[in-house]
Amino acid sequence: MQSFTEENYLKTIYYLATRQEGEVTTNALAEMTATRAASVTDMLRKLADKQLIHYKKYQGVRLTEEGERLALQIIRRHRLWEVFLVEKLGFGWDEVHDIAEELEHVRSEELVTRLDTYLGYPQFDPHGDPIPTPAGQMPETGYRKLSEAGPGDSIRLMGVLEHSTEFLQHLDRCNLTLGCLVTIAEINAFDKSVLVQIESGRPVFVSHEVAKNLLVN
Amino acid sequence: MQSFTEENYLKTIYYLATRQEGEVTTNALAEMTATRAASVTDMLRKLADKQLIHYKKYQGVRLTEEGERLALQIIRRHRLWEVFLVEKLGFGWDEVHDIAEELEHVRSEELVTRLDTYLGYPQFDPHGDPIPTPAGQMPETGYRKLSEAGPGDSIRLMGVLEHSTEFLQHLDRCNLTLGCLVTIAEINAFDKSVLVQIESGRPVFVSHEVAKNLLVN
DNA sequence: CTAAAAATTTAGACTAGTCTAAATTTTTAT
DNA sequence: ATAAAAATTTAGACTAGTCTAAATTTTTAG
Ligand SMILES: [Mn+2]
Ligand SMILES: [Mn+2]
Ligand SMILES: [Mn+2]
Ligand SMILES: [Mn+2]
Repeated sequence: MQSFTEENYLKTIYYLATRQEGEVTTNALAEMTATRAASVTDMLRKLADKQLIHYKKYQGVRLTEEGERLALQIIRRHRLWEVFLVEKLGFGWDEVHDIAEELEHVRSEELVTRLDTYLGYPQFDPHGDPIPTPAGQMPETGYRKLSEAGPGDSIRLMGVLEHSTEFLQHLDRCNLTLGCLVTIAEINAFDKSVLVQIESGRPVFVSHEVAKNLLVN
Repeated sequence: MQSFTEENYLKTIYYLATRQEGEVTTNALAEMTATRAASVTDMLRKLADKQLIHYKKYQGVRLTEEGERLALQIIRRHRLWEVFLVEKLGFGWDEVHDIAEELEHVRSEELVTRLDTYLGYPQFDPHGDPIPTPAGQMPETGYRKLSEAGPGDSIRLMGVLEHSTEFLQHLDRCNLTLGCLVTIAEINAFDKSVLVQIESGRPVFVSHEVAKNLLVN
């Protein structure tokens, strides 16, 4: 049985491992968890003792199979709760992350199972992130970034890489909702900003910075 | 902002205060929270510092107005989540208490408000306990115990005083569900056990011990 | 290859919450 | 009214998780 803190470290290690090659570093973890490197080192020794990570001093860290299973379980709970908050309680997709951060730690297998059933076995959370299976597999999506699409491409907005309230509210103001079909009208040669034509809507300017955080198929 | 632990102490103090006259004692708290008296004393000093309880050494303890407000807020969350678990997720009334013990600590005003709306502003939880108002008032019910009813009385089962899984499952087996109408057929003079006639059902024997834990109107 | 910089770990300390054992206060029973 | 019993508090210690400052190891650059 893990503490909240241990669960958060596992989740963070998983997250960082998917974003870069090789081992996850102490400093990266310290930054993500808003603690100091010394605190991270202490926790890494504990997680290694529990066989949840592979850890050699100064060499960074990697989840064990069991560690990854637990991390995915926590991510599954987080994303299911986000679906609940948006679909059932009517929260905006920009409001649910912090609440899900708390709900994800409620420990009851039965609760997660019933919640999943109640929600109709959703495949994706409100931000387009895939929901890990009960068995602990993270579904592959094969999405690419909007910034990698070319002029004339007709694509569907499937997810976001950035989850901050500000970013999500910005998308709301641009009428860029998940699932909407857009066509790349033009890519500015100078700043790489993208002019997209939203299906049945007005054209919208998307900065390169924003385009890099939009996932499409 | 209170920790989980502080919230649990406040809730326990409230609970004990409603069950007996006068101040709540250190030992009673130690027993309820499954800790030792010394630990309780430490916490009482902390809660007193935060002005959540009135506390004089050796004299027991009483919630301040602010302390009671917080306690009722936590009880409100607990009971709303229990309603959710039973009504929406299909849990049995004997399975929800422990999960609600965790959910009650998720801190978000907005979440509670929306949950309340989503559930249709329920007045009672699955055990017949009244749900405190958003403003922090505990509704009066005026129920009495089944053990206090007389022969011939026609009454409705409105709540339970005992919340253990065993007790609730026992009631399930006797077909004693909340809201059901029963008539007292006979009270045994020797052991005070009660023979009740359930509306549209077979008569059921209820021991005095059980009758003392059933609330009726 | 080596010296400086960066990253990481160790040492020692602090808080919240808990414990046991000992001391103190209150209650109870002669 | 007092002595014993019960309740409560204090003293001192422990764990989880955190911190700062110092020491160590690894990486980078010349
Ligand atoms: Mn999230
Ligand atoms: Mn999400
Ligand atoms: Mn309960
Ligand atoms: Mn209840």
